[in-house]
Amino acid sequence: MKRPVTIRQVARRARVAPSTVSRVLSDEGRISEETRRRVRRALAELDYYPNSAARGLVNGASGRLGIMLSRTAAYGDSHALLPELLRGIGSRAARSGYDLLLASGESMLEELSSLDRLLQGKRVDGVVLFGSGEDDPLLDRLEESSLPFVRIGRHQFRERVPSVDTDNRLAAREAVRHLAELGHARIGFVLGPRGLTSSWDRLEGYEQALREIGVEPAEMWLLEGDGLSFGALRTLSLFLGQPNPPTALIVGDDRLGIFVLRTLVELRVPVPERLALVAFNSSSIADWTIPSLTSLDVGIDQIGTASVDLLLRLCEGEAPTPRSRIVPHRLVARESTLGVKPPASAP
Amino acid sequence: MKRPVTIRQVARRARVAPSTVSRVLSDEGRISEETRRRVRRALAELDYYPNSAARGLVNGASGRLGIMLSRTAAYGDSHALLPELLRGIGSRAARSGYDLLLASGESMLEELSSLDRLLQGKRVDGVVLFGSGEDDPLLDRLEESSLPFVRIGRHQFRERVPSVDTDNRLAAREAVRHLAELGHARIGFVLGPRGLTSSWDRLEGYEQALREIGVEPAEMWLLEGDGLSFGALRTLSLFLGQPNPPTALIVGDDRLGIFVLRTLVELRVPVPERLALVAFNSSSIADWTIPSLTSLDVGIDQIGTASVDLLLRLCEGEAPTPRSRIVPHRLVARESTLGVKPPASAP
DNA sequence: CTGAAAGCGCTTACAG
DNA sequence: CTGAAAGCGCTTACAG
Repeated sequence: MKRPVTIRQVARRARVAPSTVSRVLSDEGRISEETRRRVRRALAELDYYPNSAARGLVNGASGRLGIMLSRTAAYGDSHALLPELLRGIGSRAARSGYDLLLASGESMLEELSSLDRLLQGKRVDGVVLFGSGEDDPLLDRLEESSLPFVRIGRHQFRERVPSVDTDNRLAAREAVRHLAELGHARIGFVLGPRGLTSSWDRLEGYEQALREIGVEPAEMWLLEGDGLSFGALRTLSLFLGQPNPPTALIVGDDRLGIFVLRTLVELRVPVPERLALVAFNSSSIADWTIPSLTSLDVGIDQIGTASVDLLLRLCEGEAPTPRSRIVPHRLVARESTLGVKPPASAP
Repeated sequence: MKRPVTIRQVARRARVAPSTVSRVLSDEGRISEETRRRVRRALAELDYYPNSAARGLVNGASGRLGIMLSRTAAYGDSHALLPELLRGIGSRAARSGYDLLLASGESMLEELSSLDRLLQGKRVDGVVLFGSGEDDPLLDRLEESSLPFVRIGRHQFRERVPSVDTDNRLAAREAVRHLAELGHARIGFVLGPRGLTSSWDRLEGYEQALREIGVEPAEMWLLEGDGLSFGALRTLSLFLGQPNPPTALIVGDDRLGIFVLRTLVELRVPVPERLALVAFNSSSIADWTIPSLTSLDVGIDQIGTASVDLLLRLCEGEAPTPRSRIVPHRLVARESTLGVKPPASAP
């Protein structure tokens, strides 16, 4: 537990004043080449690292970004997307010299106090909010605070909140187009969690795309994911039992996709032969199901990096226009639409 | 962006010295009830929050814990366990008044520099290491540093590293016992990632338990998860083609379990009728497969909270014995051993 | 019981 | 180009 080296010790060894060391460190102010060299040397020899608290105190900035993980709204796929998101955010933040402070809670109350803590005492310079629902109190709290923040996922009713998102309407249209190319025309839709704007955006894109290929969306083709946990068997068999039933289904997110898949297996409905499936997010789990799920990759790591970029601009007092950012997506075609490849011949 | 309230402003309003405010805050030193009340009032009226940098500077402690996410060793199920782990850690840390700093990287090099950054400049008071392999350089770096740290998962060859883990041997024995109770005697085993001590512990427990029920482990019953990605079909059909093949298989972790399951589906081997399956970790994905996976729940949230507890004791200079902690596990029986329930009658 | 002062490690005008 | 000084917001001996 040796005491860390301070700027004074470096100064003494380099035979200069502490302020000079500081200047060398921040690389500003004129410094003679000779002095600079001496200081650099002392810095290295002593293995100096600046004390972040001291810096923060004088700068008035913490050099930290907060990420608030909302769990109460543990909607949809946020769990599966989290690891990659954190990595994207962390890596970008580090590159800009920022540390990442994590806030979360096991109940809404804990989350709120965790966020409050984050917002007070100069702990962070800005916040990324992930996994929050539309009516999440966390969002209100952030808006009241004076700290800059970015939300992952746009908010239907709060256009002014800076956000980073996929173009979910476009993504849904791509899903429809993919299915249309495979010969499907009667395409159903399962709405994702009602509390997420993305669910509605995807629905909108789906309906629009259907019309674009000359098909009128039918009410009977629409299911609700939120209600599905109970009576899924009944709901789906009614769905498939209607006259001229859909031959394909677009599902709000991967988790829901897996649930639908499970139910179809129980109903002995072959996927994709009788019903093709497209989901959203392409989280790692989409690859693990049987058959694997065709899904729209939202590029969660890019969402992470883009949100840090946006947040840092806000931290610097800029007011970027547009206030929000769109990250490109990509359809990943898998077995739930393409079919299962014949098994490699076993010996 | 209003300036935050400082202790001086509170002092002025309460008509006392800053030091008195500080004493009220920390609740130490004799303070008259009257003064205390006045200060409390001013504190509340001004909505004061202590500046964490200033505190850190004088205390010499940051009030932060670091969590290093090793990804290079993106072994096994660590992804699936991460969200719950973070929540457990975060919640416990918050309760003890600590913030959580996240370090990660997209390559080994980035991870190392991320860790270095964490260890320097008094950023954190201690570190939790998660997801590291046995030969991970991160571990060396942590051992060289003077900061206290705890590793999640014990290390076979470094008994002195404080760690928190499940009793994997015991867990494996429970898996065997579960299968034995269902009538299985010929039980195979798929070794998890070689780079994880847990894999070997589980193997050990498996072999011991087998002997306990009077069955001699056969070499032919043992498979290696690491080599399975290529030629899984061939390997598994050979495995099942041997005379008197196993009727059950214990698999190193959930991810591997899913992979094996997939392969069995392709081979048209019914699970659990012809081959029952038990996996480890009981991450959320174990619930989503078809059939769902019987798995040993390692209680990742408890591992999280226990590691914070242990770490905080280390931070306070204690040398707890034992240096490591064991967290209880629990077998969660699902369809891959119990069989699929007959589908509820559909209308 | 309370206050004035020093100091934590840094940065940044201000002189020179 | 370089140094001495003040100050960021807090805590903690030291007086009284």
